[in-house]
Parts: sequence; C-alpha cells; structure tokens
Amino acid sequence: MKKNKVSIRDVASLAGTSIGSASRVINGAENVTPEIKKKVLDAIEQLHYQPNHAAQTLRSKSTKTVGCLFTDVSNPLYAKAFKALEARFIKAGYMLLLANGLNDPNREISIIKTFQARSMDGVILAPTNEKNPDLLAVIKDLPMPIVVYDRDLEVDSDAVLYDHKHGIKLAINYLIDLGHTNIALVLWNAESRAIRLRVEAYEESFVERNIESPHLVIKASSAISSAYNDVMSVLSQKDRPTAFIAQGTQTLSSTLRAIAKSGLEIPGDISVIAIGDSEFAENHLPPLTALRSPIDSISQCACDMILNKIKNKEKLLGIENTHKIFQYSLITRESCAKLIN
Amino acid sequence: MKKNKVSIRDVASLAGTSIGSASRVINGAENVTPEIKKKVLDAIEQLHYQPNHAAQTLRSKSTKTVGCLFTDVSNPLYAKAFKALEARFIKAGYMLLLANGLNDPNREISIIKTFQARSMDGVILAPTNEKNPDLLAVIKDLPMPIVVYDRDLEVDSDAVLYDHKHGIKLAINYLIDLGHTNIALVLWNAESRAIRLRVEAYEESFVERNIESPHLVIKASSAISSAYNDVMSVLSQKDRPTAFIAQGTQTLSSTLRAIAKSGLEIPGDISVIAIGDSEFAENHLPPLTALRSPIDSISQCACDMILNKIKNKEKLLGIENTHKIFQYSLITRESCAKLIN
DNA sequence: CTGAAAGCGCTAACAC
DNA sequence: GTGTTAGCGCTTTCAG
Repeated sequence: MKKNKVSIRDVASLAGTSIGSASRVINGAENVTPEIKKKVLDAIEQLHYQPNHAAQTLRSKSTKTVGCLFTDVSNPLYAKAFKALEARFIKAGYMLLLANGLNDPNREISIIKTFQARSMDGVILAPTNEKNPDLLAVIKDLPMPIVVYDRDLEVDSDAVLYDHKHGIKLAINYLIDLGHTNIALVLWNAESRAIRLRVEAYEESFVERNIESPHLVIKASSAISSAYNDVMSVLSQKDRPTAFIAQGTQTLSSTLRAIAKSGLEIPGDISVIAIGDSEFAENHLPPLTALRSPIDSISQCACDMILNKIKNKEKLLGIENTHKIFQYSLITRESCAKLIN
Repeated sequence: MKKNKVSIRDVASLAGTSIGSASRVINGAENVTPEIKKKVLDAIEQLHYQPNHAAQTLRSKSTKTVGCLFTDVSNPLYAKAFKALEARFIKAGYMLLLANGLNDPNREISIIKTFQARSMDGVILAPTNEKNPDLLAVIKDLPMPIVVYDRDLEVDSDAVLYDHKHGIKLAINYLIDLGHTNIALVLWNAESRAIRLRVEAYEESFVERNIESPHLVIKASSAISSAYNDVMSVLSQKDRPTAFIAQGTQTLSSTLRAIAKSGLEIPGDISVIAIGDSEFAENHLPPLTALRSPIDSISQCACDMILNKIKNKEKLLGIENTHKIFQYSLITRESCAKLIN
C-alpha cells in the first residue's frame, strides 16, 4: 500500500508548462504543439501520473460510469448480458456499475436513487416491479439517459426488447409442422414480460393455426423440484404431451430429468425445445433444438443507445426515444422428431 | 429527464443556516442543535437535495466504493459471492463495482489500474493469472486495502481462502468409511487454487488412510461434453469406480447424465458427492450429498476486512494482514450408500 | 497556441 | 454550537 499523491500540477511543473496545457494533453485536445505534448506525456510517464477521477467528474460533470440494474446476476441470462454490456462500455472508456434488484421494489428504488446520487452518465434498467408507482416516479425523475432492458415500463425512454412472442411462435409452429399439437410449455411461476408474452404467444399460436390449444402451460413454482414434479404428473396422464418447450437452465434440466425418469426417449417419444441456447443444449444427448436469444445484439444496441445519448446530450435535446425489438432464432438440432400417429 | 442542480448552498439558505451546519447535518455530526438539524432536514426534503458524490469524494478522499475483480460472473459461484458481498457493502453505505477478468492477464491488469485510477476505497481481487509478474507488480502498487479472494497471490495483503483440501478429504473419508476405495474426482481442466488443492487432497486422502490411490482424477477439458464422455469411458472399464465426487454445475450434471445413461443407479450402484451445495443438489432425485461451500461467511469476512481497514486507515498504519481460511461442510443426503462386496 | 485564474460542490479547520 | 473560509484536483473560459 503506497501513497499516490502526484497531481496535474506536478506534471505541469516537471514538463515546464502550465496546468492548462497539461490538461489539454491529458484530454487529447487538438490545439497543442507536438513539442509540449511530448514533454507532458514524458512527465506523466515519469511520475506515473493518474488523473484524479473525482476531480475530473466534479469539473466535467461526467462520471464515465453507467449504472445497470438487473434482477439477479446469478441468473445466467443476466450474467451474460452484463458481460456483453461490460465489454462494450469498457471499450468506450466507461465502467458499468452493476446492482441486483432481487425482486424487491424498495431495493430497486434505492439502487436507482444511488445511480442518481452518484450521477451515472446513463442507466440500463430492468426492474422486476414494472407497475410500482414509486419506482416509476423515481425513474421518471432521472436526469440521465435511460435504456429499459426488456421490461414494459411506462416511462418515456429508450428500450431494448426481446420478441418473446415471436420466439414461442417459431417453436410451436415448428412442432406443429412436425405433427405435434399436444405441446406443453414449461415456465417458472414469476411475473415478467418474458413469461407474460410467452403465455400469450402459446395460446395465439394455436389460434393462428386453427388448432385447439391444449392449454398446457406449466408454471413451476420452484425451478427445480416443482418443475420436475409437474412434468412428471403431466407425463403420467393418459393423453400426455408429445412435445415440451422448456425455459431456462434449471427448469429445462428438471424437465429433461422427468422425461428420462418416465422412461421416455428424446426425440422418439417426446420432442423438446429449449428456450435459450446454451452449451448445455448444444452438448446434450441428443443435442437440443433451441431458441437462441439475441443477447449480444441487444446488449450492443443498449450500449449504443446510451453512448449516443450521452454524446448528443447538449446538441439534440429533443432527440427521440426508440424501442428496438430483437428476434429469437430457432436452432434446430436433434431433439425434435416428426410425430407418427 | 430533468435537471438536478440543487446544491448544499441552496439547502443552507433555505434552512437559514450556514453551509457548514448543513454539511454537519448531512454527515450526521454530533455537534448540531436539534433545531438546526430539523431545519436542514426539512430543506433537504423540500428541495430533494442529493449531495454531489464527486464533490464529496474529492474533498473527503473516499469514494465509498469497493472494486471487485472476479473471473467471470456467469460462473454461479462468483455470482453468489458477488451478491453476498454486495448486500453487506450496500448495508455499510458502499457500492461494489464488479468487473470480469475473463482469464485475460491484460484485462485483469487494466481493471486493477482502473480501480486505482478511480480510487476505490478497497478492492477484492480474484485474478486468474496468479503468477503473472506484471499483475503482481500492479497489485503491489495499490494504495488501498486489498482482500485476495481464494487465490495464492504473493502479495502482502489480507486474504480469504477456502479450505479446498479439507473439503475433499471430508468427502473421501466419508466414502471410504462407507467402504468405497475406487473413487473418482471429476473436475474441469483449469488452473486454479481450488483445483490444485483438490487434486492434491485427493491423493493425500488415500495416503492418510493407507489405501492405494486409484488415481482417478478426471479433468474434463470442457465442462459438458467432455465430462460426459470422460465419465462414460471410465464407467465402461472393467474396474469402474463405485463413487464420484464432481464439481460445479455443468460438470456435475454431465456426470449424472453419464451415470444414468450407463444404466447405473444412485446410490445403489454408484455413490455421488457434489462439490458445492445447490438447489439442484438438494432437489435432485435422489437428493445429493454435497460439500457446502462457506460462501456467505467468506464474503462477510472479506467485507469486514475491507471495512475494518478503511476505518482504521489513519489510526493503525502498521495493522497486520490476516489470512482467514474457511471450511466446507459435508451435507449428507441420499446419494451415497455403503459398498457391499 | 499557451498561461492564468475561476470555480465545480463539498468537507474540515478554524475562529467566534 | 455555528459560521467563514480554504482548498480537494481538475477543466475551461478568457486574455494574451
């Protein structure tokens, strides 16, 4: 633990220039003689000078930091999104400050307030409590650019959204084309945009194909044990489903386990589609057909939106907010088979 | 997007006091009349005043932020650790800034430099490249309190460490007591303190019991497909193991899948112990005996170490660095059985 | 193109 | 106990 007390003053004096010139060099301003620039750079090098971030922030009114509120990074989905965002922001010279809302409205509110108190240059928000009026009020008060991440929030801001409906329809249509109609959808029992839309799309898919819906949406109350039990019980019914669409990591593997335990083969007896592609799906035996979520492009877009707003903050005050929607794609592998009557 | 330009000056003038008193109230100083305190608090309330964090930082030399370098939050282990740490730091009024090193030494170095440039009040470090001299040099230069998180880093700092050896020995002794000697350890093929110690402990366990080691350490090069294949092939040998100790999430489930595919029953034919307890292990059929990692206590300790050093920064300059070691515990469930010859 | 100087918003030291 | 004031380290006018 050493002390680091070299300031721009030291740099300027070592370089034999003024503080102003030193600052210009540090910030890459154009109007500096190569000569002075070199002297300053040398001094910086020699002194191991690092600008004081707090002072820069105070003066320039930019923290070079973006806040990110996700529900829970232990959900691999969010972890991946965070990593994708982090990579892009770091490249742009920003830091991403992650905080977990953990489904708690008060925590979410307090995190957002912290983002404000620490004057983040922008925020990416995915609060769980989409309808909470206090939450909404706090968000509306935010002075910095906002990107809503796959939530139906009634606030005037940019948003990036997954087309969960389209994804489910892709999967169901694929299965219907293979002859399946008795299709089950296994989700967990939470309230979220994703789940809401998936359930809606499930019913709509059958309507659009003029097929009677089997109404087999299984909402497991716990991702593991309950999904397993629920799938087991559905499987034991006389008119058991011939295909499953299962979400997530744990819900999926519980579903798979239940199928295996029931002595059923994939895809011979049962077809399976995973919502969300993963190494797991790819390497499973048999490899699982999966809905691939556009996580990288959505993250890139969120990042671009923020950076763009930050850059144009002064210039185009009346800049429009945009909602961008991203499509799933169906990666067909070997877990689905034609249904033979 | 509104503007937020109310400063402590506005608060003081509305409250009819001086800036100094306002500051004292904000910082909870003792020597303030209740009367003035109330007036200031009211003014703050009324103006929705929020202190400017950059100014506070610049003046007080404390960012109220702690940097956290983990390998990869998509690893559930790190995600859980991050959450545990975050909870404690938030409670103490700090923010945790997470960054993923992603196994890349340059990235790790650059992250640590960023932590320094942004003058984190403390850092929690778990770099993958434990021996990289540049990395080490950068860390040694850090001016703030450091806690090394389960790494063998040759730096003079606090550290929190898992007793991975003890964990493995717990598991192997338990299995030996059940009559197993042909025990396989399934890991993935990475270089880390955890894996290093587990492999060492594996061999030592047998030596300590005067049993010849079966030398069955399976290092899957990929967590999923390879673990599956490797376990399959071990299982097909004439003298197949009677017990498996498997790490992680994916390695474990691949191992389980291979066992199931081989037509073997747990615990009848094969005993299984999971390294790391989880909902998955708990809800598996049969419920899995597991080594529970002391993730909460280790996180709590790391947090306390940092906070303690921050608090005593000036006072006890020569404060000692401590290494604290945390024990796994064996949660016995139904996946292990007595070996009947 | 460069230097001098003002001041970002706040805390802490000091007088009263 | 309270008010005044000097900077924290930097960016950014503004003269020159």
